Amino acid sequence: MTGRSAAEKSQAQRRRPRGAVRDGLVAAGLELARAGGPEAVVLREATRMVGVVPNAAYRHFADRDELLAAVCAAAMRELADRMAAGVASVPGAYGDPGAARSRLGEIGRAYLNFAHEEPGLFATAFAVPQQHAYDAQASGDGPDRTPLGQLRAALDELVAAGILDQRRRVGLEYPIWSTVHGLAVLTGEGPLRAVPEAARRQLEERTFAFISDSLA
Amino acid sequence: MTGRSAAEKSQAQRRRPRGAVRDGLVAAGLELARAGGPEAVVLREATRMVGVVPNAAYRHFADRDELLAAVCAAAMRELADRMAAGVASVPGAYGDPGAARSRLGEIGRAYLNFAHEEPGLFATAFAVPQQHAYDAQASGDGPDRTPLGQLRAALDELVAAGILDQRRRVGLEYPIWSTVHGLAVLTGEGPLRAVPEAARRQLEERTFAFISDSLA
DNA sequence: AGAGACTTGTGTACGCTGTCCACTTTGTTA
DNA sequence: TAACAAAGTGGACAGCGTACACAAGTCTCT
Repeated sequence: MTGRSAAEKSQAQRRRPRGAVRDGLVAAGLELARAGGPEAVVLREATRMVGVVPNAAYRHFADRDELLAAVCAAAMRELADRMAAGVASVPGAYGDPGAARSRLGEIGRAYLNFAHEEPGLFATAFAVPQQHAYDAQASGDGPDRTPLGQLRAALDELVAAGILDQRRRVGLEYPIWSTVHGLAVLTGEGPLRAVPEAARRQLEERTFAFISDSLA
Repeated sequence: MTGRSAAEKSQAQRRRPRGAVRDGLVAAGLELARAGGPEAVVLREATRMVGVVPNAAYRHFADRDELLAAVCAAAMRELADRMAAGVASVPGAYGDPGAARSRLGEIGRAYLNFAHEEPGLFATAFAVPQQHAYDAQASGDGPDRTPLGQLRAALDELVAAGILDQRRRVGLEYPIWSTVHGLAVLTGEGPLRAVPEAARRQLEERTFAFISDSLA
């Protein structure tokens, strides 16, 4: 009986569409990362979720680290999407001082909220393995949607709004990114992870005030 | 031959002094962490270095995470020692404005130098597993030698020196810690890990300037 | 001094992981 | 239609954390 019935084929044995296994592995890895951070994205478990044998993964990724790198990129994209949504939620024309301030604030808030609401994904987004380094995905066309690119745009708007002096602008994205990222890490998996919700909120407010003080 | 000769006893089979195995495991774990970060502190390898069988570790630690927690504490202590050494290297009486500024700077520099020179230990110091949380080791007697405690002392001195207004002092340690820690993480294992040495130095200087701007 | 209890290290074993190799199936293309 | 590359399968191996049973040394109490 070499021939299979159509029903048999379509049930379980049928060929999946092009790239479906790869995408499924990344999606499965993303779920694992959401629940348990980068350490939890385990190759065999991902293949189990997709419904293939462990070795099938090696047709799409050189090794576990390459799968992890893809999951990291997806997590980073989710962070970028959240930041973009936060910025887009602020009304007001480009260059309006109040709107510009709000947009910068939304960027920071989206960052910290993501770190708190999705600690596993946040940790994973920054856990890119040594090899398979960042592609930086700045494809050149269109605005830069990466977290850093969005922060730069917000700071540029602060300059356009007359809030931030041009001389202070140069390189300012890095200290600000550092401040917000550091707070996210320290209060997330770090030594400040145990501080209660209310105190954490206050820490965030004080940190935003700290950044504002450096702008003026 | 039930009795052993003295030579036989002293050679390899002899009982190790009280706590030697435990200390050896932590020391071995510290070396592993130095070379490869928290993931590299592997229980079986540590026992191999000490010269005991894997299960011997379970007489001293409940599981691998408890060993890792001990290694993390040791790494954190090394960071604290470096910071203390940096502060102690600055001459000048307590409350002298220039000295106070320098001491704060040394704290930040020691932090960033440690992160750069010992990336494995730095990552490990902040990779305390979920269980076995921080004891915070602030034993009450004597000055607080923890990184946070030393930062607090430096900020208090800035107030005493008249550089920092008392009203701005409250809670200021957290944004500053966040800024320095964030830079260390981003330029260490993070997305900015590839920036060349010179650019990284510049980033550090700009970050210190950013912090100074917030003080005044 | 001797008996029991406690401590500490050993040996064996299990399941899980990442990964290598050889094999089969399938869709495409010359 | 025959050859080929891509994709999934099956089996195997070493390394890991860890559980259980056992042995040898050490301490304590009568």
